[in-house]
Amino acid sequence: MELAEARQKFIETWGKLGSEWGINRTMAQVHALLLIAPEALTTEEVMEALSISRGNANMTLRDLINWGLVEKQHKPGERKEYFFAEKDAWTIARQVAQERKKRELDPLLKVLNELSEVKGNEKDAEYKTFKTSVKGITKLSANVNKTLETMIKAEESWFWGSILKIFK
Amino acid sequence: MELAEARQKFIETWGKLGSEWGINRTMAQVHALLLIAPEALTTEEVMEALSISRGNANMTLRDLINWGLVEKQHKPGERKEYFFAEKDAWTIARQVAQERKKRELDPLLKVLNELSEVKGNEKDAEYKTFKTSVKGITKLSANVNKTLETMIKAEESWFWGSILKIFK
DNA sequence: ATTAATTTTCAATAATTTTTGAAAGTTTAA
DNA sequence: TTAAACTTTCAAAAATTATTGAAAATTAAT
Repeated sequence: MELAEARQKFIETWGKLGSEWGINRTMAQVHALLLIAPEALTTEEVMEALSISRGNANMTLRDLINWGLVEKQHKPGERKEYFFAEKDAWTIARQVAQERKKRELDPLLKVLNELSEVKGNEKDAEYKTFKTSVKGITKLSANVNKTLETMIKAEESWFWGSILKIFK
Repeated sequence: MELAEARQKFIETWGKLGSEWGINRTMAQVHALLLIAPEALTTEEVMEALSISRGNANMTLRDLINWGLVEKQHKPGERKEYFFAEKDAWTIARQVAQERKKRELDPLLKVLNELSEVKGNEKDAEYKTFKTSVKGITKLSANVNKTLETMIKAEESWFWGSILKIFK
């Protein structure tokens, strides 16, 4: 496969993967484009490469910055802003884990905690089933939470080394 | 909090979480409803409880069955079909992991493998960056893959016991 | 201060996804 | 069979989400 084709395929694949995980396709594609770009790109270049509008490029790049996956760069003597993606896969994974934990898991744990205090009658099947289900999900979530906390702090080699050693 | 309110909140929260993870909100809500239902429910009851149409309920329940999260039940002497959700959180997590691995990670690994064979010039910065990025993602994906394979086969207590022991 | 370059905003539009509901299909029992 | 009970399908409609593009805002050099 030629480089140009491979780059296209990578961008497309990353975009599809993103959309399957609740991330807007274009955002994932811009991320992919920057991931395989040796140098920081301008908004103009991103627009051009993916055939998207200025507004879309601007908002998408802003979102990627908010996710901690992309940084602005300024070249001396130049007015334009350049955008550059973190390239290390482990750093990306940790960043995504951290953001999704903050946005989704932490609020979920809070709700589950509230729900665990529901009042009711121990003889009531609905009440019992509710409590049992919530408790099971809470326990699982707590384990995921601890694992993510560890991951977010960890070195890649230590983290996978530890996990894969057990599983061998 | 009263049971009725707590049940509503649980359904709403599960629906929101689902939509953040690329799962249609209604599908997650139907799942939530069945998760906290002590008995299997009919299509009619699902429609009623969530105010959704028959067509929607039917398709959503079919999808949940395809995900391995819900089963059909038949009550003796009754014509209607009843739907019942697997209640164990670990079993649910494994089932979701298995399906998403099959639908998303396995195809991704296949593409990454193809992309690793891209032809090009070692002196070309675009080529080098591409190869490096793809290699990094491939390595991470392989580790996730092995972890999921282990998880899919594992007993809950062994899995978390092993992981959390390392991280303590 | 003025202007030209660049970035940001956001109402309007387009695209996509989800839902509806009625018709068609299927199953079971009389 | 017939018919009632129930399930499935799917084209059309509704709802949601993403994108555009031009105007407004900002920035920096003259």
